[in-house]
Amino acid sequence: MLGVLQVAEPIPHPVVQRLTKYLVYAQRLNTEGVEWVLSQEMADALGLTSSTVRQDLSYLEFSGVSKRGYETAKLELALQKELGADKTANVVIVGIGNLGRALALHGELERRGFMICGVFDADKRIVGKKIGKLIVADMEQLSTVVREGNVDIGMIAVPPSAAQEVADRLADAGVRGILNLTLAHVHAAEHVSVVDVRLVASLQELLHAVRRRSRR
Amino acid sequence: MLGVLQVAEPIPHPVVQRLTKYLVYAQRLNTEGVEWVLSQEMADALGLTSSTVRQDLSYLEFSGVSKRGYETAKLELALQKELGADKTANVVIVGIGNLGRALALHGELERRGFMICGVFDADKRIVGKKIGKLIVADMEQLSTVVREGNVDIGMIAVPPSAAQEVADRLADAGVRGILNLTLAHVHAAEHVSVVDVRLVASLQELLHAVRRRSRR
DNA sequence: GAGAAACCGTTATTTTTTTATCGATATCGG
DNA sequence: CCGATATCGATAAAAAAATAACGGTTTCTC
Repeated sequence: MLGVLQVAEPIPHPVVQRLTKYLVYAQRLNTEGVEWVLSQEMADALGLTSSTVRQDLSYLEFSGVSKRGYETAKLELALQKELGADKTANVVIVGIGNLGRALALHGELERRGFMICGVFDADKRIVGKKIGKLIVADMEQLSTVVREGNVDIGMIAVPPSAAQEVADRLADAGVRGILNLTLAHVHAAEHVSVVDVRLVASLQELLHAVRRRSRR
Repeated sequence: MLGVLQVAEPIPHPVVQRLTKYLVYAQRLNTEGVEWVLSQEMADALGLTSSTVRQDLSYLEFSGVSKRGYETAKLELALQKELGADKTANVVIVGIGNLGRALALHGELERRGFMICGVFDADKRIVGKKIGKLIVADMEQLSTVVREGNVDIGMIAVPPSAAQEVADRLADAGVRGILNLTLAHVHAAEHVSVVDVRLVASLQELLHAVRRRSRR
């Protein structure tokens, strides 16, 4: 008997990026008490075409209805499920400088289901300090915390020169995803996903756009 | 006499994003004293193909040399010029919560040519406080500072619900670019560029990748 | 109810982006 | 100084993404 394994097709990366936008928007509509939304409305609100919206949402296990649009409550649920945002994810932060500290204290993370279960720094002078409810731990404790705390994701907020080393330690410790906040490029084994938060790079992009315009 | 105005073709967005990576890499090579680099080496270092690298760099007013590659010093210069990073850009930060404060104190910005000339908050209790060398100013002063300080870019680090209003005020004040650090979508007039720093969204993306993998 | 209109899901088309190919050219060894 | 070879730049091909088009279904109005 030949088992035909139905492998769900992976969602293209640009689509995933937009799904996060739809989620934010759907949540907003829900809190505002809006029950239905049209693909065209979402497109207008997010600067897209309705065609793109419909095609993106067709990846979800969920359907809109003709003439009424999408039910916001169910849309939110379907998006959360697809993005894995229906269960909280455990994360750690490495590097408690200005940026790391801000992330640890940034309420938006917990509000969106990211539970910070550890903050680490290599600098002994910082270890032991309190950041919100957490105490900055020594790098030695990283792998223990990751393992015992079932940590999925590590965030890197150290100076760029130390980024790769921290990435390696996070991967060794067993995280499955790395969020890189430095502007250094970081590589990891195939089974560890890396996403860059292009903080400075985005500013540079923006500057390029601005300068380009004034050139013409 | 028919003047043929040679309009420089705009560089595709994905290419611009990579140019920022090349710049960081070229700068690193330069500080390390490496004088030449091959397209293949850059590709390996940044997770790209050599073909992509060569095609991207062909947008610059600068050429590599067969058999030797690209001269790192000149490459850095050409990239800086193209990205507008050869002159410092003036920026302001609106919203001095954890994130805004971290940005104001994040040395990487000044190091990369972004001069922070003003920090603002709507909360009167925060106005007047010192952040590094700057003092948090009232929102009323925004347009004066933007105008007189020749500010190109405004960064939004307020709660999502206030993001659009701040964007409007920044645009009114005369900035040419907006860096949005909230997870709300923000729109602006055509002549104002908006770039999102997908902080929370990147985490969600990462979570999606991680959860997806464990599903199989 | 029947007809008109609106809107979704899907398929087709177009556009954009990435990757591969190949001739030209510069370098290096002999 | 000449041939072999490596690497670039440009062009061509392939892949991916965005947009448009269209059929079908649901809703709404009369």
